[in-house]
Amino acid sequence: MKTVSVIVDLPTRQTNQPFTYAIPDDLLDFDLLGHRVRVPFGRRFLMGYVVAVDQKPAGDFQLKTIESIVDKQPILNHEMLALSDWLARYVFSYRVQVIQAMLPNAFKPRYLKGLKIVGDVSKELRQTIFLGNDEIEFLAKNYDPQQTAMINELIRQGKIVQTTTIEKKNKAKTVKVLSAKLSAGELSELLKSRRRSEAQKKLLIFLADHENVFFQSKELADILDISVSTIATAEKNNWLEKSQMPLTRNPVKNISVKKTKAVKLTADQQSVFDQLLASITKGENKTFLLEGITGSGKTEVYLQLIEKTIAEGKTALLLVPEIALTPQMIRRVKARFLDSVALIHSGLSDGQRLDQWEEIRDGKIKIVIGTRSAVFSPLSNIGLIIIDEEHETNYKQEDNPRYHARDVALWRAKYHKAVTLLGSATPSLESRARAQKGLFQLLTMKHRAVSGAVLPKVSIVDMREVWQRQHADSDFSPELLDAIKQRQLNHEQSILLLNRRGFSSFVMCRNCGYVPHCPNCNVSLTLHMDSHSLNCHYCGYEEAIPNTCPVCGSHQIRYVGTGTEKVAAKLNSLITGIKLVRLDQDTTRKKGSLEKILSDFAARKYDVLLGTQMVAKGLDFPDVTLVGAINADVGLNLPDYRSGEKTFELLTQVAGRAGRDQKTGEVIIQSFNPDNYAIKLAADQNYEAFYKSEMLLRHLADYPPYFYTIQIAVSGPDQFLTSQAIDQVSAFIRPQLDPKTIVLGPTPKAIAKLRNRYYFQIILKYKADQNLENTLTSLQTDFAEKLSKNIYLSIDRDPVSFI
DNA sequence: AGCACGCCGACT
DNA sequence: GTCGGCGTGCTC
Repeated sequence: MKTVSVIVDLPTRQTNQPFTYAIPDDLLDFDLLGHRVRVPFGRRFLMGYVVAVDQKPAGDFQLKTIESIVDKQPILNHEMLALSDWLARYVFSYRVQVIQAMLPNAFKPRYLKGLKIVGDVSKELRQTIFLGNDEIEFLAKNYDPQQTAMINELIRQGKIVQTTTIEKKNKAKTVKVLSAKLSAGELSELLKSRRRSEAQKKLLIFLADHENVFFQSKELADILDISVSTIATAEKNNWLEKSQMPLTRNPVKNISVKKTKAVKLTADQQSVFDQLLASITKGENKTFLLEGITGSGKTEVYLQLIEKTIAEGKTALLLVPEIALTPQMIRRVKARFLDSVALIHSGLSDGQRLDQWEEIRDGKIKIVIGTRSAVFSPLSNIGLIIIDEEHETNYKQEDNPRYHARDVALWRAKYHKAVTLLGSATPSLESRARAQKGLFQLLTMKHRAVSGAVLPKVSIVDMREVWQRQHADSDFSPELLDAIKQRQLNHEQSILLLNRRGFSSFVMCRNCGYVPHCPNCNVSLTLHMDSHSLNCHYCGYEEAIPNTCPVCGSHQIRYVGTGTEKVAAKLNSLITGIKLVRLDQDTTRKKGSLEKILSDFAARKYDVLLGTQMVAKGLDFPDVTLVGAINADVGLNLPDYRSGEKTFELLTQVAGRAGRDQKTGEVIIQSFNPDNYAIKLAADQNYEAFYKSEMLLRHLADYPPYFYTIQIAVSGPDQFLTSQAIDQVSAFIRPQLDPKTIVLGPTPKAIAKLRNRYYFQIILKYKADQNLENTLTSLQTDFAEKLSKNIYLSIDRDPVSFI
């Protein structure tokens, strides 16, 4: 007997397995694999995904039958089914969660509860509860207890029933279109009438020339320069036929660009390009790591490779860390490939995303550019996957399913026998080490692409000295200040980086040292000058700024730390007439404001662009000749083994913004740790030397890439019970794991309390542990089953940070 | 997630 | 004696 395995839309531990269903007679000859189906589950109906069609008989339970199929086409193909199966196990996530992460949001069903009259009910009830209808949507909270009791009684009597509807959101958007309804002969007949207005004549002549062409009325009115009411009249007169046409919502269509062509590559670029192209042409499944200094022209190599991949009849996927940080990249891709490229990112509306997804699936679009989730684009016959700025931690999803886009990309490349290209000026240590071992092929570009452009001169200013000299906690050294003034005089531009990682502004009592903390999350509250309040970064808790210290009563309560606002004000007071613009979360919150700031800066309306991490990445302005890192090293002291790598990356990237054209750039790094290896090597722009030093440290401390890491976290509302649970986790896994696997903890997490829940963690470090997967899978199933209800367990493979 | 089953406290 | 509180377990 033919049956199907269905994953139901219920992300829980107990339902994370396929359920077997019988196939209704009318679907016996239909290939159900990959379809969404509506299935009876318990005493209700759920959406499910058919993940297998099998011939094997069911176990010792009564089979239920699929109720109906949801879409005309399957939404998961063979690749996606296999990928979701592997990925769910790899990242210790539920299969449905992975499936939902792979699909556009619009496919996520909504369940609507309703009430329906099936027996005799009073007229009064029909009016009050059912508002004159036979069926209504039912939300329990909208009814008072009396009404609820009455409804329950009627359900018991069988006079009304509860219903559930699974709402499909993936409706194609349609527009009303018009086309000529009359034959050429009829049209010319109408034209002869003397009573025709000029507008009508225009319309009729146009229609005569455009048979079987569909127009929206607004569009048609614009073309002919007539009023829409003329068209409405024509419609009424039956000259025009109206119909509905599916509308494709395309977010890239609105980016207007001039088409560009491939430019001549430099020797560096050409050699890299040739090797990659040979591999693509041969259809090899190979991974390359492209280590190219800032400004070496990686993007042009990407574009030309994509072009060749398409010419080979294959498709290409380009991943970028964050759309907001890569507007210039998007424009360049769009300018080269125009409408044949799809843009996928989280800022799209559900409808836009769905439309793009369908166009990609249907093979209408062969190039996809997008952020992390775009790695699941339903492209077939992939020839090339590029991950730009591959070291960026944005590629790792921080909540379930906790996947890394790089892992998914490598899996897909293997499936399609495709080439993967990881590009960066500062590769992640993991990738660089794999290249060392020969798992990836290392390619390098050591020169800037613009002829005559060279890497900027970098100097480090020792801020300890500056503070001693000035007896003040100044944000600006005289060196940096002079350099900015110089640029202002020369009509050149500057970019200033204010590192805010782990360094928010907070309030402190200068008398007793008291710092206001969030009552829910145990972290210091961040000062917001615009709203004159203290806010918790994690849970959103807000309180007023105190005038006096609640502990000692002193009036000496002041803010410490540095925000872009404060630095901007300072700079304005230090340099008269300086035109400065801020780029941070506050100033870019409004849609389109980022683009506005960047285009204004490009148009030379400002001398200085001052911002957070945002200014460090991807920006390319030819007139920027100075980059200043105001507080280069605040990130160095974070309790994170990657802090050196993060600092090096940030400084190298921001330094790369200077002198990208003919004019030589200068970089000034202000630091309290001028002898730190990460600062010094960033100043030298020497990635390879940094790689060697950092690898040594990682080796000494058994960190990645020498070891893989896994974070197991347990959280709960009761501190004692939660700490007990993490101890049980430890006792459960230790005896099962390989003796060479290192188990750290249990410890409270760095943020031990968040939203009134307590967090504890265990870190695993391992090289090759045969028992790891099985142990953690049984931890997640058998062990987690015994945990009390409000204690949650999460497993994060290769976490981005342990905080 | 729902929904039923089932075992203990406050009532007509 | 019963109604209903929500802990526990199951859903092909």
